Order: sequence, then C-alpha cells, then structure tokens
Amino acid sequence: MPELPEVEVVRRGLERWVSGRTIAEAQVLHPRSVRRHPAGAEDFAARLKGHIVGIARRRGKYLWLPLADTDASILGHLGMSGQLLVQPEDAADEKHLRIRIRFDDSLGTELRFVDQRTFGGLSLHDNTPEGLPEVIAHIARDPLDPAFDDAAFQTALRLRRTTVKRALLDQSLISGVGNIYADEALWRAKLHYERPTATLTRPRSAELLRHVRDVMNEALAVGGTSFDSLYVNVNGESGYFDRSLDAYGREDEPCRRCGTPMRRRPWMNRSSYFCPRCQRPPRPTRTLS
DNA sequence: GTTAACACCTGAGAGC
DNA sequence: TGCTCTCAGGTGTTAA
Repeated sequence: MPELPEVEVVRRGLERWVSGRTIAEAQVLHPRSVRRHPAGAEDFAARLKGHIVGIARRRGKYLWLPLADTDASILGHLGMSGQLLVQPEDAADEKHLRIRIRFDDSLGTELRFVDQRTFGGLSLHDNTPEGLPEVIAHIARDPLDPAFDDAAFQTALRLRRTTVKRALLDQSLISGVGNIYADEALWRAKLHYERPTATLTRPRSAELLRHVRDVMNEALAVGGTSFDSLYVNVNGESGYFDRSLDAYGREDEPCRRCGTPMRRRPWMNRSSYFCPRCQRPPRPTRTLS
C-alpha cells in the first residue's frame, strides 16, 4: 500500500533508471489504467513516442515524469497495488501488466506499470508554470517538502471542523499520509483518531507533525513498508518498515509503550489501530439546545 | 463552501 | 473441493 515513503523510493528508482531516456513506444494493455487521460489510450501512447524523459518528481503520493522537450508530464499514481518496474525486455510479462513503455536505446530494459486492483494509473497532462501537472494543483505539499508551511498547516487544522485522522488523510491539507502512517503518527503522538482538530493546541499539532515526519523518514531509510508483494521498488524489491510498525496491523498485540492490547476499529471503510490507554477517545462534545 | 459517504477494483483468506 | 462473503484502501464524485 504505497504512501509517501514508498512513492519516493519508486521516484528515486525512476530517476536512476528511466530519466534521460527517449521513449520509443508505449503500449496500453488495460484501458482503466489510463482512465485519467481524457483523450484515451491511443492518444496517450502516441503523445509519448519520441520524447525524452526528464527528472522524476513527486508530490505526496503522485509522481510524474516531465517530457523534457515539452510542457507536459506523464503523471502516475500507484493507487492500492500499482508498481512501476524497470524490467529486462525479455522478462516474462507480469500477470497484471497494464502499460509498457519501451525506450530507444540499447540498455535492454523497459518500464512496466503493473497493477492488480487498477486503482492507480498513468496519464499525460500539461504542466502549470511551476512545473506541476495541472490536475494535481489541488494536492498540498507533503511534510518532507522543504517548502511545506508548518504554520499554515497548523492554522488550517484549527479551522477545520473534522477529526484528526480525517485531516491527516486529506491530501488538500497535507499530502502523502495514508492509513498506515496516520495510525503510526497518531500512536506516537498519543492522539485518538477521532480527536477534533479544533481542540489541538499549537504545541500538540507541532508534535503531531514532527511524528508524521519522523515515521516517514524512518520508513524511507529502510525502503518503505511492505506487507506483501503489492508494494515493491522499481527493481521488484520490498521495504522493511513493516517490521517497525507500532500500531498498524497490531490488533490484540501489546502496546509497545504500556502493554495494553492494541485495538482495531472499523473507520471509513477501513481500519484504525490504536492503544485504548495511550490514545484516549475525546470527551463527547456538548450539544447546544 | 465544507464535510461525509460511496463507488471503483481484484485477490487472499475465512467460513461453510 | 468449491462456493460465497469479507476485507484491504486512495481518490474522485456525489450528496448533505
């Protein structure tokens, strides 16, 4: 389940193995994987041909490959199960291979987009003057971006009438955080996932932001998190951060801080993992009559 | 304008 | 053995 650290690992792989190469041909093997390209699969393939791939970039969970000689970029999102793999041209096709990009050189490798659940995809978009694909202009900067504005984030958090985990997953407020790292950061900050954002003091929100950054940087240092074969880097290798998770997936296991069995609660069609002792639920708010 | 709920999608695993 | 059901969850769309 790729979140920011996993996407950054993939971006680095693309920068190393794909940037600077000229696209010879693109094959779309599943139309859903280019559904965000309004002009369709044929147009997507035709517009890539002959262009040089620029330096891979990322914002939150989106990554893009600028086409160096145009004002457009190939935008990618891995969704739930997407993989961007650099494979030998003669390697057998993966079962869920959706898009193949061949290059006009003699390196003998090609770029493959493999996606079991087809939540992810590739598309081609014009760039904004800042070099960002226009369709992701609404995505906030991520907390590892040097230009991320801590004070603005804290202010926005205070003004929201929502709960803290919803806010962490709101990509227009802060990008790159998914269910796993949200639970990890909240556990470290000793915050319950349903804590109203308006009740967070500046020091508390600053501490939460610090934990978000810490957990992402630690995951990045070991190549990301992987529970199964659904997340891998461009070489098909998995990360190791799942061995360091303190909250996510640890239902009934003892809290690493206080020993209380961790709990899992259904939340927004997914799960929230928390320690019922360290992360006390918020007091019920008074209703005005 | 803001917030919440839902659809999309496939395969692993549990239960019968 | 094989069938059905549940679960996993990021994003865009729709509803409130």
